[in-house]
Amino acid sequence: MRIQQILLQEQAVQNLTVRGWVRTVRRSKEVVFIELNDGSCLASLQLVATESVDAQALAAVTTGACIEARGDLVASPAAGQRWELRVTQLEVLGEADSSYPMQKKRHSFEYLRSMAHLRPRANTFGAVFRLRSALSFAVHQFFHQRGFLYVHTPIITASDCEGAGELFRVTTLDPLHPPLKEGGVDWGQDFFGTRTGLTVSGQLQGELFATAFRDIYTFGPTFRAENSHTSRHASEFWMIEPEMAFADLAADCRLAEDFLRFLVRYALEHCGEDLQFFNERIEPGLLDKLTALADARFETMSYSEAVTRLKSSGQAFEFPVEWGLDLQSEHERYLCEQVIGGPLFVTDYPKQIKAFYMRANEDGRTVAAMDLLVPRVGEIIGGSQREERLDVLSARMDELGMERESLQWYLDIRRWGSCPHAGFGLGFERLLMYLSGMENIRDVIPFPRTPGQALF
RNA sequence: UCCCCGGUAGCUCAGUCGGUAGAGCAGGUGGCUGUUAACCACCCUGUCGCUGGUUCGAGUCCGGCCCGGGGAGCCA
Repeated sequence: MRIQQILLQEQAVQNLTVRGWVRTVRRSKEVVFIELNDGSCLASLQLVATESVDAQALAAVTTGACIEARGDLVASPAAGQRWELRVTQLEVLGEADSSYPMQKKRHSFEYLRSMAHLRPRANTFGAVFRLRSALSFAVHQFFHQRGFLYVHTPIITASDCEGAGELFRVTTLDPLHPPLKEGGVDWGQDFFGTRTGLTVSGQLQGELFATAFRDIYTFGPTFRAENSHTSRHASEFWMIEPEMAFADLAADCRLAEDFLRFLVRYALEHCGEDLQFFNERIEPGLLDKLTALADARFETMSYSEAVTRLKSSGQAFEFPVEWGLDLQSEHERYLCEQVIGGPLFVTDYPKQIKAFYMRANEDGRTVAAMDLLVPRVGEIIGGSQREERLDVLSARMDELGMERESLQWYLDIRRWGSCPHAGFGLGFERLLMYLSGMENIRDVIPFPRTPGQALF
């Protein structure tokens, strides 16, 4: 039986078998206490062993060891736990000597990061990865309930003009002697007959499916070869990208808001023990923050209004605030942390600082874009209404000097049966950071990939 | 890529004015009738990131390099 189930028992149970990993052992003269965890929940089960248990096996029970124990579950006579297992039979399945690097004490996240193969056995990471698993399920549940089609967009892509960062190259050419043509590499001889890389977004393909199934979403790995050294960027991360036909920017914002609220409520309902842990050890006040978020309505502010508010704030910023310039991190933080004190949609940005596919507004100088900013994490969602008018989109691509050839399929959607549509991208790890209070993206993804780091 | 901070025992860290390295935890041994960050006593632990320089003498000062973290940019 898993420990989570055992701890929920209403009455004593005879002859139970448990298996798991030893967190800590306390030995006194005649009694040995073992804290056993099997990852099913944060709490450990206390095993009590007396002289009747095989002394040799008992001696091999150390922090980190894997054991199987059989015994009776009885009410614990001491404070601290409701149940404990009186051990009658004990077998050590996998010993752990004193070189086991995780001790029964607090370790720095930095240290634990260097042993990503063992850190899932630590309390914090147990909680993080249970939350990650639960929230993955919740993502699918949310969209499934609303009739969204789940689409697997390609990992390998030939379109490198999505404007969303550097691509990792995918090639089978000999790096020392690539075929050359006109002074450069002849990508025509590569595996796919063209230059390819790992996807930086499934959005463009998502749009194609939205024009057949109305509402769709993707949820998969995304890759950016940016040389970013921050606590919020990883080279490989998971992104959720819904796309809705017949939706405008307002509908897009509503979906984002409903989605985030659903996920927060799901976490509060299903991950209570782990959130309680985060609240106590990681971010004091986390539960109040999430509870408030589950009920609050999100604020919306246009970019133009944001600029006005920033300029009249009297706040000294390092970077200038001027209409037409992109908002800096310090500005975004000020807006959602100081001005609003919660999640904030900023909408309708100047077209020159946003991607080519965003829908031009009537004013001729802004596009129907939105960013959702949250305290501490910053931008957690970025989305827009897409330009569905073939002539407008083509003109915009020409204006930016983009080649239409490689994106012909993207334009075809506008040529035949075009429709208004909108969508957004949500960084799954950033969501987890916000829900757990964890401050480094490397600590909410099982085996983080960052510049110079691809271990495990 | 740029800016800032750091690297000392297995871990977390202290190390003053340059004088040859230390505390807690972990580990080991013993003790303790039920512990739960167990407790008490004793014991063990070092390429002070690497490299060159200054100096009678460098963990400490200077140069270079490596690694890690934070921030900026880019963005999710």
